[in-house]
Amino acid sequence: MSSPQRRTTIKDVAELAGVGVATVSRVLSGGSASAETRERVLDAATKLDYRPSALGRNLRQQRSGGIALLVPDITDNFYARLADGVLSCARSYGEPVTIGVTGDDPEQEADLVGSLLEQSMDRVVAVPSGDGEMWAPALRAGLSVVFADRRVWRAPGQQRVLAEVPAVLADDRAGVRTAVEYLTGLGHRKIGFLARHGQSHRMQAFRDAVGDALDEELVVPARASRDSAYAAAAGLLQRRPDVTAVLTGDNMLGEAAVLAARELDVRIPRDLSLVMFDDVPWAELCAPPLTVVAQPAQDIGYRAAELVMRQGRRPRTVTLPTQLIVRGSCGPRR
Amino acid sequence: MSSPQRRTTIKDVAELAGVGVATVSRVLSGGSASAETRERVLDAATKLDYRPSALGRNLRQQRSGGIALLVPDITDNFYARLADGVLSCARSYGEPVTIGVTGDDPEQEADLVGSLLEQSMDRVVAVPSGDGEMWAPALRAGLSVVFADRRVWRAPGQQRVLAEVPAVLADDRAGVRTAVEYLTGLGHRKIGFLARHGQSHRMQAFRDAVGDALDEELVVPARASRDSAYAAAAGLLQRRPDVTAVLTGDNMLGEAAVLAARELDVRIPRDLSLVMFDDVPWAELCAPPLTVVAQPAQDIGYRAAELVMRQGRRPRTVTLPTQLIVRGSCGPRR
DNA sequence: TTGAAAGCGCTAACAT
DNA sequence: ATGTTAGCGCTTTCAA
Repeated sequence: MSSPQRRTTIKDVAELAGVGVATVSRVLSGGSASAETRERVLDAATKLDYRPSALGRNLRQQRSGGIALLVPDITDNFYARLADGVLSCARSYGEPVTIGVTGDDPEQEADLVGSLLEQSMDRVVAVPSGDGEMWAPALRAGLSVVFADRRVWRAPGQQRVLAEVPAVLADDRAGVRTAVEYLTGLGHRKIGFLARHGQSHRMQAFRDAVGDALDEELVVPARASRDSAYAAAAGLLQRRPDVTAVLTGDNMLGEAAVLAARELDVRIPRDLSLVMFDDVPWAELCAPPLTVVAQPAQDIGYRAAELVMRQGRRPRTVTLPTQLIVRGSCGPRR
Repeated sequence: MSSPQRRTTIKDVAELAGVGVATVSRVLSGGSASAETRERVLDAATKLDYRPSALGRNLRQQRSGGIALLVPDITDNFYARLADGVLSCARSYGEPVTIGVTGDDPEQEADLVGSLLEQSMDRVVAVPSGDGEMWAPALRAGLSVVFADRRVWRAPGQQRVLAEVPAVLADDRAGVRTAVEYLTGLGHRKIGFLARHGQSHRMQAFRDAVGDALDEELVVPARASRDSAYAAAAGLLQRRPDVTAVLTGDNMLGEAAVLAARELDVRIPRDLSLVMFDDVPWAELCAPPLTVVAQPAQDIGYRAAELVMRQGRRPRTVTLPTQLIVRGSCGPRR
């Protein structure tokens, strides 16, 4: 087994080209140089198969390149698509992406942000779980953050600094309203809503959409886990057999609703109409195929990454449209 | 807007503690120091909220910490779970994880590896797409690699160096055999197999399991995309209406098979029995619920990450068991 | 246009 | 046990 050979450095290139290291650096980063020098340097670099060390550059510039991405759960298809969008944008900039999963837990999120700081990463796309208490210091430490999918809860003292954070969001409000209107149009009056704690914005949109008819008991929150999703769904269905329609705030809650309904022998769409947020590939395979509010997950990620790269003057918040896709999981109230 | 304050460095800590920087470094990395000194340093570090800069350390040590992870497609639930396993192991070591998606394309994979080298990352968990031509040089460059889910195609000259690469795999061979035996037990004789180009090992296992009865036309390969999966499934079903059972090499091919069957009005399990590799959450929601060969995806990721961290003496290859989970997508031949 | 040199924050070799 | 110092590879003044 041969020992790994020493890395080629800028010094080697300078030597071979017969110029100073500064010149090599300039040429390679597109600075000015005479045509002849440029050619000599490029030649030498090619001949030695030189790849500049990110380590040296990073230390010098006091920042590591790359984008950090914080999501609650990478196995959730929605966040996976979002991540895919970030990756695809980052790739076009040639930037590596570091991923962290927060489990929707503010504490883990804080840890992760701490380690980003330790790495001197200064660009983050985050689906935030914590509140302003956590993000404000990070912002002050020079981190440039773009929120995706949701923004942070309003924290009393921090509004100003948090308002500065750009965000790329799906149009929750319109999505929820459309879904609720669709269901009421079918005659449904008792509509349940299953959502995560982190989806407070959707909950509020739901309350607003339902208006006077609101029954607070039908808005049920769940924690981030699959188990908690199932518990919430089964709980609602058992406690309130009078609900005739359910809207879920994400796909795992939708999955839970289907499972719980099956378990309790509640037939979809005969006994219960179901609309799920997020159009995952399996929605179509389900029996019956699920009616969904589609969100442009990959686009959200892409745009967020773009924003965090551009850093310059930019729009405060980007809202991307959702779309109701009617399949077979809803029927008239009976 | 206040300008981001200068980072606290080891020098600041040394000064406040009244010791040299080396002492600070030693104390913080668990070296020897008198109890009193240790306390003074720790105090100072706490007071200043000092976090050592990974940049400095990395440059000094000529390697950035962290684990790189290369997967074909992060939106595929299998790889997402695998990634989750890697992330979870990495977290226990406090190491960041950099993800790249290869799209199962050797060229993109080579690019990605190049950029890892540029970052001086030296630990990679990879689901390889390219062949030995690509990995051998990386290995020689000092990268320590662990393959997950599959290993690299045998490349003529490279066998020795590639044989050194540890791998964590699901027991494909047993999984395929069990599935095939289950289907033949139900009376099926014409069994189709849908697999990716990258899943050649499973194809071979399938050929071996079927034995004499093998009809090469029933083994159909697909490229990495969803479209290609669908085309392969629909193609097989149309070309060979005599197949009574299909095994798919991954979940996207399973999805494609369900969709294609529905489109062609082939009923599952009445007209066609289906077994899918990989137990994704939606397999149970499908109508009928899908019989699957479950793989410990998250475990594969976790173990691979562990191997790449431990670097020491290690087993060559870890094979993890699969499990046939019988649900409702298979029936007797009719 | 080009080169020399400083210095980013850290660790390890060496000296005390 | 602790301090001093060199140096990792790069970019960026500054001077020529």
